[in-house]
Amino acid sequence: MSVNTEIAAIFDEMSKVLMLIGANPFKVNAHANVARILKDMVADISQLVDEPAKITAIEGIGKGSAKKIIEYVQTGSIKEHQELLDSIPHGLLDVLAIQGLGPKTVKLMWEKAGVVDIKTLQSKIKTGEIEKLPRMGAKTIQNITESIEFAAKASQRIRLGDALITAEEIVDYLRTIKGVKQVEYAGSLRRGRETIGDIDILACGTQPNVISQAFQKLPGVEKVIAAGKTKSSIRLASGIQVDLRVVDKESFGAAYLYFTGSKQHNVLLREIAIKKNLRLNEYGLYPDDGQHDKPPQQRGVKPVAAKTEQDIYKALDLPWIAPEIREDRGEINLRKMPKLIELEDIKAELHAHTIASDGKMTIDELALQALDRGFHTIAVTDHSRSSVQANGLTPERLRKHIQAVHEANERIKGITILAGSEVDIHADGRLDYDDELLAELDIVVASPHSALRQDPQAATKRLVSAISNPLVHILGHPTGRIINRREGLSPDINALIKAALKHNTALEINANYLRLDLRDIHVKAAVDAGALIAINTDAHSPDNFDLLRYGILTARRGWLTPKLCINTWPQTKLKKWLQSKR
DNA sequence: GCCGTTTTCGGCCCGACTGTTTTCAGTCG
Repeated sequence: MSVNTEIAAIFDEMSKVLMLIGANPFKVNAHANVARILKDMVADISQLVDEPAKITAIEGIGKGSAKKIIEYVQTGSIKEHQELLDSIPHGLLDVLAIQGLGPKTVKLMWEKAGVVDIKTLQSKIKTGEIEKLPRMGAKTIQNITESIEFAAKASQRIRLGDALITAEEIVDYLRTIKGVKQVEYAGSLRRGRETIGDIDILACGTQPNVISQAFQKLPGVEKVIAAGKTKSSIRLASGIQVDLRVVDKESFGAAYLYFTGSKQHNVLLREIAIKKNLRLNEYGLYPDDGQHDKPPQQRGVKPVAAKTEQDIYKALDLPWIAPEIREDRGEINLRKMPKLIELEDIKAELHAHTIASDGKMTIDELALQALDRGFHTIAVTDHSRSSVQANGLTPERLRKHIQAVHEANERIKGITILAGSEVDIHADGRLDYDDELLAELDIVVASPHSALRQDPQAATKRLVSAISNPLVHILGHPTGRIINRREGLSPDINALIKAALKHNTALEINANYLRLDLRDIHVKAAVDAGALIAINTDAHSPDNFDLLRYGILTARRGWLTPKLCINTWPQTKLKKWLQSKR
């Protein structure tokens, strides 16, 4: 875990405790905000402790937080954090995490019923002590019990690839309902985050009730959590929560904007609206008439803009901002929207496997699949000898494989087939084949597959060494993480970027939704520095080519434009770059 | 706790739903 992540966890925890003890909500929010900023930061905050002014220069981090950050870097802990933790039973934070339970209720349960963790909560429900508390009816207690059970079996966020498929099925289904005019998914899914908490669906049509009812009766619904006129929530048997909002056609854009988020981006938009004497909510952008007792849409006020997102951004003097970058990472200051990379820009797949190692396709099948996708180049990059579990190739087998690839390249027209390798980077930075053999390859993707628990310093040295090897073209899935399963390496990303720039090496975004590595903030740091990026599917089977969309979403979240992405280059440009390392 | 071309004090985004009340507090996004 990086220092940034460690400190972020502490600020998150302080925020939760402050919430529980009833501190000023804005103070609570300020702590949560610092945590978010640290999680989004690629640079190592501990490098800045000698210059506190540089820490407070970060928007959202003031003197108080800077002092605590410095304290942590110098001593390994924060006194106030410890004091806060000591002020409540530690298990209360788990109780707070239960859906439906907020700080007020948890505090009450603690003070009046002696609840200190989930276990005592369960026992006090049984003994009837909870129902004696105010506002604790049978229904509420039932909901709490169910939430505890649910939390026990599904505590992780859902991976992008799993959520997107589900969302598309639901959207397709709802579009068949009579009277439905428009259905879209929104939320963090539309923004393309690597994991999502729940799926947000937005719909409009002539009969809102019919849409809501169809939604509540979707195949696979396990529980209807809420069922109002315009808003309903369900939980699917798969554990995914899905929220539906039914809105009016005239305010679809405002709702789409609002439910796409991020929350932080929305707050910024509303602040801009206020400065322009306007008010923004999910119904539209309204003139501020000074009457705040009732929302404008309920008083018949005519909105300035509401129908489309474009209208609203325009009225706020902003370019339309792509959903993927609505994260409060500087997008609000854009005067012009950069032309972010799109799926159609990709013309080459530079990391794919065949039956020679652990893939399911022959060289020919792989080439035809790439041809079918409209690519001009496909790289055959099977595993190297140390990846025994993946049937990695010995030098002898690789030499024969190179020959076979070259023959296929002669035989199959309309596409360039590159003889390559996904060569293991050993723990000490050495590569799995010697330079002589690597030089025989058209393309070398160097990736870490083992020793993925080594410390950040060693990992940085290891990966920089691979990037700096003049025969290496691409650093494959740099951290080796598997989302929700394996953290992988935590190298100093800025050091990798620096080395990549110096040696003209590309950093890979592995498009497999289990990996998405580089991750979005790393891509943005690389793009800001001007480093080359590769987006590869790491295909093992034909349908793996479809994973590309997840890589594109991640790339867009990193503000990547086609220029820096080697997979978008014309054949001649790509060839020239590949040969520059030979 | 953070912030500042109406600022160093006094603000800090906005609305829906539930379950409990009998007009609303708490939670969520």
